[in-house]
Amino acid sequence: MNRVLSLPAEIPEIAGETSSTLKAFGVLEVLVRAGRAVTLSELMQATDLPKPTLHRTLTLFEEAGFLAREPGGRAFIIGERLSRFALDVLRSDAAAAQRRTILRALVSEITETCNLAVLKKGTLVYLDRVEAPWPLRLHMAEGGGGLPPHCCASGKLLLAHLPPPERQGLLGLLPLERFTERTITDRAVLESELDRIVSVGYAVDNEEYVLGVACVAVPVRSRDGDVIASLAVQGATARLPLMRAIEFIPRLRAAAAEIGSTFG
Amino acid sequence: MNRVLSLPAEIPEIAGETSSTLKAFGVLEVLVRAGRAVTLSELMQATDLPKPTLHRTLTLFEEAGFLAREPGGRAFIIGERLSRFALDVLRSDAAAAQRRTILRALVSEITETCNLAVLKKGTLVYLDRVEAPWPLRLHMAEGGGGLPPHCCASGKLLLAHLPPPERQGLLGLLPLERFTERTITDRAVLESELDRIVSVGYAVDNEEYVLGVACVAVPVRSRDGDVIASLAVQGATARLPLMRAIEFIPRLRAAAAEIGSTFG
DNA sequence: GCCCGCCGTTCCGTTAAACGAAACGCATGG
DNA sequence: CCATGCGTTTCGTTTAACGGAACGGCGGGC
Repeated sequence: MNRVLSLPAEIPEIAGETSSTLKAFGVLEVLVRAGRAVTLSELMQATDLPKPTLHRTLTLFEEAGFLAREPGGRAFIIGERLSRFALDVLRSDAAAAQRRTILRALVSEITETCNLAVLKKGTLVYLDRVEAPWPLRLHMAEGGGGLPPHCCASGKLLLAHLPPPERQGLLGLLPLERFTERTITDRAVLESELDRIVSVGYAVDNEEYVLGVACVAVPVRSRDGDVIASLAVQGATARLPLMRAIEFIPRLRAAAAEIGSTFG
Repeated sequence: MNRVLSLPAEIPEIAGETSSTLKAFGVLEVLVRAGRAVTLSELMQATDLPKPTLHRTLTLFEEAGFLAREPGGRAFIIGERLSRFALDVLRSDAAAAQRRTILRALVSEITETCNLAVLKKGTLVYLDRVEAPWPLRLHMAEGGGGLPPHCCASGKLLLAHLPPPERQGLLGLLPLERFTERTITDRAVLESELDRIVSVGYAVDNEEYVLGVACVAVPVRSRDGDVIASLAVQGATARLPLMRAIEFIPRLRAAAAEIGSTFG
């Protein structure tokens, strides 16, 4: 009974977390992913948390009904309350489900990877992303931070549609780091590019972030017409030269309109 | 926009809780049960927690990926990480042991493969599955993604019992990909099929996904009558022609009732 | 335009909860 | 009988959570 519990890589370093709440949540994630009753010492190995801390956390959850003890044992299992909580979470996912479905339909039609992104704290983050069934995939560094907005189609699109004051503010602060020889690193050039984007209604990234990768992005608008997100198609230029990507724009716009209607 | 958020009675007095972690969980429970984007001030009413405490808690969860902001707004919605967590919980639940026992009993009685499934993000995913001891087994692509809901009995059953707005939303968006000559690919046909499913109380899949495989699914209901999952029997038509599968419905219903009572 | 009120956000001095090394209890088994 | 491994409890220290108060931005009313 000396089984080792592996800590999935996606769960970020629990012991390094300062907040007791997030630590506790991390413990639950590990426990839940084990798929079986888990003992305190197994969790010690998996989380690197000190024994008393774990014990306190676990018994707290036990008393609150989120966890329970394995009948006849000391190991912890999922409690009634956590089970119900999880069900409620999945139930209220409905809106996200709709969006994902729209994305999937779009991807299966044009067979290229598409994503839905928003600007968060000055960087671009994905809300959702559906990969096309091609072997050559690129993995944008997701996870914690986002992508620099000045060199991808979605980022430029969202920058372009910011209210003028924020747009100016961000423009003055963005590092405009260079990634390829096509990356726009000049503030004035970027600004006129943004103006152009607003007038034509879409944005392109012609290998400005990664060589050999092109993107086209169109705005997703809320019911009252505000641009709230960006819908983009991306692909290797070998398969998806920019000209071909641009032909997808009408289809992208249709999907963007559908997605827009799922918000608010 | 002066909606009031009701605090379900089962969530015990969040403000009186001493542990910050349990307070945080209580907030999540309220948020998740609202079933829509929720603002800070709504949560203030519902939880009686002071504004800064709530703000701290919510932004903490946001930074950790458990929550996200409604695009274009300030309200909070369920984040990617929480969604995944919920799925993991339901997969390895304590009551899961109980459910698995019920499933096993069912399978050993009718000697055909049975499964328990829910709808997540517009696709069908298995909570549990017990194989019958026959050599001819089919392995549905488990793992990451799920099954298309329009062509399997469980999927159609769960679609049929969605609240009308979500049902319409999904129906309009599902690709309705064809897998066999019996797959329903026409929206109107599918819709009337769903209506029929609601009225007769079960769904069938007559080789609509895989040739030679038939399924029958019945709803699993929570204590208050909501359809929360689907219990289905599946098998090769050589052994399990649809007519025989339909004869199992009373037995399936009995098991579904037992399983339903293991949820909250 | 101007003010007012609402809401989200930030500040900061206070307080109490979280922390974890160490010790304890209690099995098991060598 | 002691050695070992695990769960549990203790307690002095530390640090994160707390929340009243003030701030700032937005929108509605006048």
